[in-house]
Parts: sequence; C-alpha cells; structure tokens
Amino acid sequence: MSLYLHDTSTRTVREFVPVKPGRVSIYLCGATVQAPPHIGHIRSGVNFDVLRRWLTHLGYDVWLCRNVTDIDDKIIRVAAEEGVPWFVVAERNYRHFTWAYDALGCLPPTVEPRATGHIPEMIELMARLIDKGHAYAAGGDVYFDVRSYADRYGELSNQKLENMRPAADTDTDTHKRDPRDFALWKAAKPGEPTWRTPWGPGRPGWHLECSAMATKYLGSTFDIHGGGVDLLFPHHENEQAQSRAAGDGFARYWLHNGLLTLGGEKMSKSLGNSLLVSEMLKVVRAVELRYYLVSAHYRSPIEYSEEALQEAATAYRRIEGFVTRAAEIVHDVDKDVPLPQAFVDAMNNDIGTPQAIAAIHESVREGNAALAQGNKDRVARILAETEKMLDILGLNPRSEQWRSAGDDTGLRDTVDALVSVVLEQRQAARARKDYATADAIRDQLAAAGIVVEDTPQGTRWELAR
RNA sequence: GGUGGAGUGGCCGAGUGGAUGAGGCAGCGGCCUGCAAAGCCGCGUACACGGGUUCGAUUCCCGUCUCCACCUCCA
Repeated sequence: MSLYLHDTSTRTVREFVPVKPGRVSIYLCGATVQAPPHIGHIRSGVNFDVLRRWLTHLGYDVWLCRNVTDIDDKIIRVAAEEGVPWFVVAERNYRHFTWAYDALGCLPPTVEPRATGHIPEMIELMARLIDKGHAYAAGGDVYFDVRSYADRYGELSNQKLENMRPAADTDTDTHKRDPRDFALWKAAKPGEPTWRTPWGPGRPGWHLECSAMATKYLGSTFDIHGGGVDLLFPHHENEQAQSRAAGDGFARYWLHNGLLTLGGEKMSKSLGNSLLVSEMLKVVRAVELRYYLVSAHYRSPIEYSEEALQEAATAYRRIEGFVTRAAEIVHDVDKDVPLPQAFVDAMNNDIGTPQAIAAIHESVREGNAALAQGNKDRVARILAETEKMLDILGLNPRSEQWRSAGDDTGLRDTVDALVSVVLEQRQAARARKDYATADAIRDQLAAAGIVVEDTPQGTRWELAR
C-alpha cells in the first residue's frame, strides 16, 4: 500500500505521487511572529514534522520550507505600543517559536525564509499579475482582482464568489474595485516600515509572501502545502489564486491540521485563552506534550484538558518504561527490523497516528511479556521495532532529543554507584528477612526521588517522574 | 446566508455495512512479589436524536438538535 493523504482541494483521501520521483517538497505556513507560540501553533509544527519523518522513512528526500511572516498589522501595532522598531518584536517572537519547535522535537526545516527578505520576489509576482490583468495598483496599494479570476476563485475552499460576504470596510479598502479584492501590497502609512516598489513605497499584504517564497524555494509547482484549517480561507485560497493566476502550478496537495480548542473555543490570543508552550512545559515534559499532540489524528479537533494531557503522559511512560527496561538488557539494536504492518498501514492511511500509537502499545505489551519471560532475543527484536516506530513519531525516549533532556550520563553513573551500595544493604536485609529495614531503605530512596523495583533479573532503580 | 468539521464506554481517542467494540487512562478481579512497584491475564448491554434504504446501520441516504471553524487578524 502506498501513501494516501487527505487533500483539502478535492476533499478526498487520494494517493500521494510527488512531482519529482524520490523527492517531496512541502511548504508549511509557519508563524506570523506577533507573539510567543501557544500549543495550537506547535501542534501544526508537530503534525507536519511527523508527516516529514514518515516521508523520509519511505525513502523520499524531503524539502521542508517553513516560512516566517515577520511583518503584519499586529507586529507593527505591538512595536508601536512598545515604542520599538517592528523587527525587535519580530525577532523576539521568532526566537520564541524556534525554541518551542526545538523543544517539541520538530526537525529544523530545510529552509526557513522570511517575508521581508523576499520583497523583490513579491514585486516580480505582482508585476506578472498586473501584466495578466489579475491585479491593479490604486492609490499606492496593489490589489488582486477577484472578478478577473471569478471562475476559479474559491475553488480551494469550495466557495462561490457570489456567496462571499464583502469584507468589512476599513480605511484601506477605499481603492478596491470590488470589496472582495485582497491587498497584495499596502501603501505606506506614516510611521510604518516601508519598502520601495514601482507602485510606490509600502509593505506586503498578508498572502503574497507565501506565494513568492514557496515558488522560489520549491519551484512553480510543488507537492504539499500545509497549515491550520483556519488558514484555508482567505489565506490559502488567496495564495493559490494569485499564484495560479500568475501562471504557476503551485501546490498539488493541500493538508490542513485541525485546531486546538480550549473551553470549546479556538485557542487564540484575542480570546485570551491561549496556553503558551512555555507554560505547558511546566506541567509535563516536552516529549509527553508531543505524545499528547500526536495521539489524536492531525485533522481532528483537540479540546484541550489538563486531565487528558496527564493521561497522555501516563500512557507515554508505559512505553518509555518498556524501552528503558529492555535497553538495560539489549545492547545492540538492529536498525533493519521491519516495522509492524499495522503501523505501516496506519501511517500510509493519511498519517493515522492514533492507530500507529496503538501498534506501538501492542508491541510494548508483547515486549513486556518477553521481558517477564526473560526471552532476550524476543525483547531485542521488539525493542528494535518499537524504537523504530517511536523514531518516526519523534517519540523515542532514547533518541538524542529526549535522552539529553532527562539526565546527565556522568552524573547518572555516580548516582548509580551510590544507589548500588544502598541497594546491597537492602538486599542483605531482605536475605535475612528483615523486611522492616528493607522497606525503610526503599522509602528513604523514594523520598530522595529514586524508585526501586524488584524484578526477576534483580533490583533496578530509576528517577521518579 | 455560504463552506467545512464534530457529537463513540467513567475519561481520552480510532474505526467499520454484519459474526469477537482499536489503543490508552481510570476502575474491578486474578497472576507475579516477603510486601510493593512494574508487568502480564481477564472484565466494557457505546456510537446525539428521528426517519429511510438493507437480510442487517454506529457506518449509507434524508431530516432535526447541539457544538466548533472559516467567510479578509489567526496554526
């Protein structure tokens, strides 16, 4: 079975075939860096990171272009409120986003272009649109003329032009020929940052940057364009309209992740209900937060609750427990074991991470049984396949990403030596059936944050979570 | 008004025209253990509501209700 993905433009799950064999190009709408990220933003990053890892596993050379929109109304407003230049706000929030993506284990994108670094490409695109009669300059603004493209405008979001509500009037709308026309370029206003164009100084509108950057880095036609469903209209519709009207093929598959809601409403700064990533990581470890996000299908809405998050953390620790215990007796992990078919099928079916995780739990259960039986060969095989699945989801507790987060290896060896001395005394107490002493030692270690477990292979310890 | 999406057991969350209801969490019983912990085994009268199609619908169709998102700030 090959990979099937849900394509928003056809509203069907269809077979994925890349433009160029062996290579996949993905453009992901990243951040508009107007504020630090909440977990909804990072959900999108994690969802597409999993897609990317799966495509890589399938043998594709994956090019991921994740943009940074570093100029918009809100950035300008925040900067004005703080009395600093726009780029101070943009840079500060850009760093918050980078930190959060890294913290959640998202692999860095192949390229991460910024809107303000691509003004010439935007000018070139606007010139092509004006040439073809799909855009016009008016009063220093440049607008896309939706009526010149009326037969195709709305095809991505499945809407008809005549059904669209006219845009709420704002002062910048006065030069539009049609209220539904959207700004490619906004004329300079006093105190705002500007760049020079043939139509006068100004700054980019919201959608133009993505078209300009996607085609610059990925080509005029590329494979996958992703983002949250809230971007479907107008953002993605407008991107597609302006690019295709200009003669580019643009995205062949559109993937949209579901939103994260809190209290039944979309998480957003304006509603005051956003949960910052930095705050969440005080509640659970980053890998547990990632597990929480990956355990729902990417297109499903997630209604956030702390209880569900804690459950996810507990479920993850079950997996982690097996991997940790198995790795204590298995030292050479075979990287070439086949993945369980259930996992492969789940991932190929529109990145079915819930079923993929179910497959992991199945392996863990088998692995725990093998561990109890002391069947080392079987443990080795199951550990190998389990880690391989976990790596694809970015959840392997022994990966570079998550291992370093926990404990320092050198320090761990020191603690191990100390704990071993104490455990020897406990073992001696147990041998003479002095259980009061043995239990007292165990309690003292527990108070120090060390959990002791007696197993058929002997006593082991680990740090409490 | 238009366009999408959702409503599944105590909770989270998949999925399917049927014969045994993914997986996890919680709970109960058992095994293991000196006791624990961890683990394993077992235990669940579910699919918002009303019609229809069908031998059979949670799954398909029609309608209703509730909720979410978008309709030019949004992941």
